[in-house]
Amino acid sequence: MLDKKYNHLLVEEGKYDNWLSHHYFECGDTSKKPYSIVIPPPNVTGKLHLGHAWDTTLQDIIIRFKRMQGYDVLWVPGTDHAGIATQAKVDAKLKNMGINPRQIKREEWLKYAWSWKDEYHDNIKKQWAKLGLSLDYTKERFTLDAGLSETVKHVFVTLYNDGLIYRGEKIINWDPEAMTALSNEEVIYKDVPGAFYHIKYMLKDSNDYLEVATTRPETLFGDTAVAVNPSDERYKDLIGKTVILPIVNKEIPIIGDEHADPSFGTGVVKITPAHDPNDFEVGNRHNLERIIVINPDGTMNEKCGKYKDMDRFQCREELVKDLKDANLLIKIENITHSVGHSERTNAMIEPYLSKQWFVKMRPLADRVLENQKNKDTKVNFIPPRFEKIMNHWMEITYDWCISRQLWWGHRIPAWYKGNDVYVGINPPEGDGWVQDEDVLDTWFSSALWPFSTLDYLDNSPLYQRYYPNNVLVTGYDIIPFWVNRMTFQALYFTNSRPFEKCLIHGLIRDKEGRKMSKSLGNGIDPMDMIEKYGADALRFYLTTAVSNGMDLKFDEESLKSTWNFINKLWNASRFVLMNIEDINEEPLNLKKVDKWILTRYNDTIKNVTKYMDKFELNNAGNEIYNFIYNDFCDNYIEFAKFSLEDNTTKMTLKEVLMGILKMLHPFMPYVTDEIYSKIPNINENIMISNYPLSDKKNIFKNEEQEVSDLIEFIRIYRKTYQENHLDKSIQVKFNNDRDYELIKKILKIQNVVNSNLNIASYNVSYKEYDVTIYYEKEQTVEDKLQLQKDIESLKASIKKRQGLLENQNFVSKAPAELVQKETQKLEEEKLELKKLEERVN
RNA sequence: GGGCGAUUAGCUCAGUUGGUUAGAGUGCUUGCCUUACAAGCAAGAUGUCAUAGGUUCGAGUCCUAUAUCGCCCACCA
Repeated sequence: MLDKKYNHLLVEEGKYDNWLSHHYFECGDTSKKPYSIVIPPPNVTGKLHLGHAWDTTLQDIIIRFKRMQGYDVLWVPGTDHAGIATQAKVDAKLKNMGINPRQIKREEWLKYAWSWKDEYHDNIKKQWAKLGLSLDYTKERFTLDAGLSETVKHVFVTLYNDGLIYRGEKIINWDPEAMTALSNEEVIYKDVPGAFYHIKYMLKDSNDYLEVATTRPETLFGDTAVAVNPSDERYKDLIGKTVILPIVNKEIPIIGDEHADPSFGTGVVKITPAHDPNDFEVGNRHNLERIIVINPDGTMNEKCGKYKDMDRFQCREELVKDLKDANLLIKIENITHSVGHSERTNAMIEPYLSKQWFVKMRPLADRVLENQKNKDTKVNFIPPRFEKIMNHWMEITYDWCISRQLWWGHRIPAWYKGNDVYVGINPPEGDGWVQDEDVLDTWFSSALWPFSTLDYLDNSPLYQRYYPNNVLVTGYDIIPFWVNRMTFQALYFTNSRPFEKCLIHGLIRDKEGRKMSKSLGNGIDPMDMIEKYGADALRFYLTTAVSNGMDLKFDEESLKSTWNFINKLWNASRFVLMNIEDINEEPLNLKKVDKWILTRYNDTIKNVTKYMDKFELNNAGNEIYNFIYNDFCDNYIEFAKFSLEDNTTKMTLKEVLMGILKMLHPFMPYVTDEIYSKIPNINENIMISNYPLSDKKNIFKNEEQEVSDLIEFIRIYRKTYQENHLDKSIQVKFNNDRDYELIKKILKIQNVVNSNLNIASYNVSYKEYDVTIYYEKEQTVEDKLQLQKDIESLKASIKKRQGLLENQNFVSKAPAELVQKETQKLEEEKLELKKLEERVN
């Protein structure tokens, strides 16, 4: 027997280990149809947050649903080495230990990193278990695993041989703190206060000057020209002349280039090809020298004279002071401009000329765009609007910088000897070859995740059976980083989309709608919520709170009320279990209330399944919720209390409860397992039971209507009873020979009379149910007001409906069925009005 | 500058191919310890569906503008 109160701690304890020990999570039954999902691998940098809990619960619900539907499901767990993020954490830890991370050998550093990985990976696994995720751990992967690393190498080498990976010297995003290159996606632009420094660039042999406005005066050491627009009347005659670079006192040319916008600033641009992507292009067009003036750590280099070794910001300050002293500074104009920051370290990005490896994106992106036009092979986003994000990215994308100056990651399979470059899976023969020190962008390996995890290289049975994945679940913020890249890599290497569907959810925010972040201190640990309310409550809340693709404002009160719902389920189950101990498996003799609940139940199965198929888990969850509360608890159980000795009642209670538990199981695996296991004569575990199917034989539309009317009648009766402050002394007359037995019991009617009484009365009727309540009390003023109000609203409704039906357009154009329904409603309302008006007199 | 989303009850959110009294949770009011559950039950009140036009017999839903909030992308010498 169940305890009186639901206790999530007791219910959830030990269940996960039990599931594991029975190998329920493992795939491989080839008699069934396969269904696969790979988990978005969390970073091994820390704890899982609420967003992970949401994302993984969605997947677990789909997986459990499909498993119960009879699929051979595979949900691949795994973690991501998260190059720059993890390296930053490991470095910080080493610094804490008094070790300078750059002073130790790479091999030694990697030992620390791997032990970090082990520790955090264990944490993550514990959290997955707490959440109840049915992951197949026999297939677990890590992005730096040997197998995955081989795939990474294969992909790199293949793309290189196909001319889609190249090494080149370009302006890249440089993070001076992590001291590595970054891709465009890893740069976050923020509006920050800054200034336009207006500087005099003196014309050679003249007292005249060009006014150059720049936000980054410290880069002037790298200036190799100033540019004006060739069509700019103010300056076009100066093209070809020279100016003196301030402070440096070097001559540089004035060039004409379209890049200079006459309407922006002063119309004169200093050109620093090594420190600005646009200037780099200008430099290429005019064959300008590229002078790097900043060190990788953000300090000024030897090209900067006395400013050498100063930090770039300090240099700016000093330089501006000196320009002012030299009377070369015209003015400082304060502005707000957007400046790139490193996603990980938040350091201001330095556009930096550097030799890096790139993926040539155009051909790969075009293939995605082409494929998305084919409805049979495209990636189907849910909701569909997110496809636009991918397509837009594919249209504007440019070459992807994939080399990172880090230690934690896949080493680039390239070797150098003098000017020779060798790219291959294995090191080249012969002496003197030195491997590239750099590693690949984390997302390079993540992009292969849907197939690298399935042993793609070996064309393994796993790969053949479970690829492509059926669905990928992730947040919309990850589409550019990950979904897009998985898609082009999959198309190129597997000749297939990586997954048929891509279910997109939003971000979790706090109650005020702000992003959860460490700096705001508004983060919530899912483990704390599980401790307080249970994983089941957390899972149900997260997956039913909002519709797909929308952000979720986390509200602990709502989570608490989900706990209440589970407690309700618990108690309803308790009631059923108390009454079915002596159940007999005999043929059924269905009463009309049994037929009613079975009809509602089968409709619910149909609707829930429909929503589950569409991944509208919020609608599915709410559908079950409403069925449990409104139909099962509030009505059927109340009806059943009067026929508990009837074996058919027991059978119906049992069947419906089992179905409820099964439908809820994907959402709340623990409590449904607990209750299901207490049902007599059940030996299977709920997670491998069959998902309920809607059965036409159990749909009784007439009885459903009849009992629905009865329920409505009961409500109206209670309303009359309560609003008129009636008490048990009332006498009730049933005005026709319908079956009032159940009504009598439910409404606890004690005194029944057979003929009219000559005292005050109310008439209560709905459809064919019609009773008169006699009472010995005067109507109060409030009672009369209420009656008058009801009459007025009914009159308004009748008037509106009459108008509608008199409208010839409506009658002729609307479906006949609808017109008939309206006509019928009008008749009912008129009848009701008559009754109410009788009460007034 | 380009795009996306949101705007519905005090709050948090649903709302299907347009169908006529717009739903849920929570909160609020009133009455109940009715032996599954007071963490509960019963009944109730609360909406110009952001604004303005349009299409339609009929619009929360479709179209066109506008406003406010949020996000993404691009540019920013």
